[in-house]
Amino acid sequence: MMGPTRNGAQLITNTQGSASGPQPADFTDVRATNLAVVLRFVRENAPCSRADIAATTGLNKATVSSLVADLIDRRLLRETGLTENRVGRPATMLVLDGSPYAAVGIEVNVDYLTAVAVDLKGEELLSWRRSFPGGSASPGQAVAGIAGVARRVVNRMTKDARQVLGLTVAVPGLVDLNGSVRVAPNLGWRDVDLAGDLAKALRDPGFPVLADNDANLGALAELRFGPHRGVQNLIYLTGEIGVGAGIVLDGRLRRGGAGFSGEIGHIEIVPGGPPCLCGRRGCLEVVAGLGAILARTVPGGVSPEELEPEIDEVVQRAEAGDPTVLALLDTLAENLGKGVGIVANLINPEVVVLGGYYVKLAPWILARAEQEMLSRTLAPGGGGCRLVVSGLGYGAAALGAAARVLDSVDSGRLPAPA
Amino acid sequence: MMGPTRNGAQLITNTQGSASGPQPADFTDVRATNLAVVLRFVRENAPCSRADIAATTGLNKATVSSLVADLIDRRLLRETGLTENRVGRPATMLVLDGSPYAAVGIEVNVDYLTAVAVDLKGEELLSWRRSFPGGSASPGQAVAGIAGVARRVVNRMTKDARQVLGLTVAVPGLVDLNGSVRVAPNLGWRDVDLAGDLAKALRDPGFPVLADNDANLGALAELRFGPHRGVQNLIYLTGEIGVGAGIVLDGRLRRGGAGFSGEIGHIEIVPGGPPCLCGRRGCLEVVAGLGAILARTVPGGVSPEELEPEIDEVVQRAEAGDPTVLALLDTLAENLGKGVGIVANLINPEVVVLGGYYVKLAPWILARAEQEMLSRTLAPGGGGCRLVVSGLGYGAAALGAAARVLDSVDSGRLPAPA
DNA sequence: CTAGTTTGTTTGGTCGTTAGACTAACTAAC
DNA sequence: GTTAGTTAGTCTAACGACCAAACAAACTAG
Repeated sequence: MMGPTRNGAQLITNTQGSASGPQPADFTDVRATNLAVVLRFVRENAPCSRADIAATTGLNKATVSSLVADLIDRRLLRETGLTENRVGRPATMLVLDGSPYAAVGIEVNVDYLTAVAVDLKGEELLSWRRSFPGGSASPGQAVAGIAGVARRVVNRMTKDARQVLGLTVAVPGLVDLNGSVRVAPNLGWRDVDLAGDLAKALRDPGFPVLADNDANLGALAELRFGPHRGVQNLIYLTGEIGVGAGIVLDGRLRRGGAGFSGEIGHIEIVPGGPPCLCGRRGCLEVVAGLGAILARTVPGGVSPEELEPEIDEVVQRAEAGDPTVLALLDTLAENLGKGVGIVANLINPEVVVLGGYYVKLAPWILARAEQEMLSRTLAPGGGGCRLVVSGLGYGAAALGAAARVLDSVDSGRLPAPA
Repeated sequence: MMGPTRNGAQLITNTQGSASGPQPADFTDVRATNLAVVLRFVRENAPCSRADIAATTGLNKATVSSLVADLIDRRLLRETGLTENRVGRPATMLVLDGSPYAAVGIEVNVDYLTAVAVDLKGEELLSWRRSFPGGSASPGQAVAGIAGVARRVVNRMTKDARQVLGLTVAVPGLVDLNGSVRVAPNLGWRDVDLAGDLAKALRDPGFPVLADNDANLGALAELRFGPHRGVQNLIYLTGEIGVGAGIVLDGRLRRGGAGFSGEIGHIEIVPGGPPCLCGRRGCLEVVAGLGAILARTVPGGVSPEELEPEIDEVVQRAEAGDPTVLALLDTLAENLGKGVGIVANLINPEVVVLGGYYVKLAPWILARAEQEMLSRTLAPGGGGCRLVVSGLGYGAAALGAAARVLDSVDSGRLPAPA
């Protein structure tokens, strides 16, 4: 009695934010959806044959042939002469064509920029780290500096005969849905239209330029490159002086009404605890951010520029069994677990990924934090929520920024055929 | 250089939860999407003409005619002979056809059931409240009781020549994505396959039977019937002895990995605070749930069965200016504000709606809670998040359960033509 | 060398959308 | 009252994308 029995799919295109009213669909949408379906299938099952695709997706063999031809025209797929060795006609296998395109991500930090370029497969083509006076320069100078790096990356890609599909910039701060940075305390920015200014500075670059929060992009990186790829609901926590969360629900980044979701750092964890820069006390950031240990282990306070060596010192002392450090780490883990518990209760993700410097500290904090989280969730077993450590290293946000570009390709924004 | 410029729409069908792999699209999806587009357009702009629909949605006039004919066949739309009075040929206006269908929602509570039926427009056809030994009966008896009410509602609808499009049941507890109740402390339930058992008890009812958490459905009710209809991101908080959250992001309910999102009630708000039934201390539920006031204003403790008169007593004493009650309400508001602040920071919704008995207490708690929330959000002005009170009254979850049925119609699950 | 199997293309058909011509039904103005 | 102008909705032809089934191609097995 109900309509069609077939479970219709979502036409996956870029309905990013922006209260898009009733959007009708037509054939081009169907085509775009199915192209994306095939592309993603090959990404996850390469090498595979047209017959495999048809069998698994349910698309007709003829349709698959047509879609694959289109994707080959667009240089997104490639036939590998390789065939299998079993009964029946051998199959011509398909793989992603890594060579003609690049997705670029840049991560802005207080004292350095990280630039990453990946090919369609997500394989790293380039990974630069440049010092950068983010904390001291004016926003205008900073944009110019970022644009400079972007230009050099693009030139390099062009020299390698790759077309850049897009550029995304990760910023530690509040970024609205238009890619405008509203507040970035560590950089001292306020209302900087980063995406717009950067596009201007690059003079009609021919590819989309976007900006987003570093935690959001970290989440995207985990979603695409992490070990939990298939997961539909995932939270990523940045582990720096500040703590931010990137929230993926039902397979997509959720940015909230104004794009300001994920501000977990200033949730009160320890009432009356140590003061925070935001003017309140006991924020997650002060009791589970890196400052919580560094302030008490490193004489003379914390400077963002010296973060890495200072963390290394903490790690050394922990390895040596320094009881002060171990106690501090235990408290940090407990507080972090409280924060993760809040997220697990409220959002019930399959996995919470700890990023940034939490990775280095994992041996001393992970178990404790997970225990704390589990003891605080109402749903049995934490509602199936696991707490894990990122394996992506420091450039996670830059990698996520590049992933953001790949996502838009996977969602149907394909480059035109030659 | 990028592909098609037209912003493709999401084919809106039921990809509810369930890690749906790559779902290809075909014509039926396009048709379903466009039928839904027209249906929703008429819902929001009735009465309107075919020409209006074509002009606003961008669909071709011929297509709109075909879609409208289809919807009229399915008795979802109706022509009102009414025409306008301006230059040119007069238009035949279209409205939703309220008469042939009904969507049914039932809310299970500790001591009563609420049943609601609405027509396609969302207009209430029926609203029953029956006492119900939810707290004391066995799950089997309870299911039988719910089935009994459901049968009577369906009979009534059938007598009125209405076809029931679906039944959804709201339960205060953890409901997984299959409509199975995992834990419902107040009802004493554990692992009850409510949706399945109910469908069985109704013997192949010919319409889908679903179950969901009451907070989730409250959120849906607000989304459809509340004053913030257009909003894409909304949180609904139930105000009972327990406190639960329903989370709508990007226009859809987000249930989390296992369907257990929204368990805000057991987030620690006051460390070392009063003990909670869950075994911990200072949970939102004990410091901002109704128990927080009732335990100290009503002698002899709180019984769920007597909730309403007891709350009324609190309201009376607050109106009379009783300083004890006012102080308790102020503390409750402060704690509630802390909880809302967490949500606002983490999720950044446009609006947080307080439901249940919070509505009656609003005059004494709303301002204080909002102030507390605003003081705790990092984004300026709470990231644009407003705190408001529900206007839907007690049956909100039941209404939301019915809305759940209408949603599935709006998403393309249309009844077959006659 | 034949039978069997599997791949991928070709052919014909269907469905739903589109553009544009066309009819219908009205207002306004002479 | 006629004519011009305007808007609504239908009709026709064409197109684009998918599907089913037949078919050709290329292999293994015996």
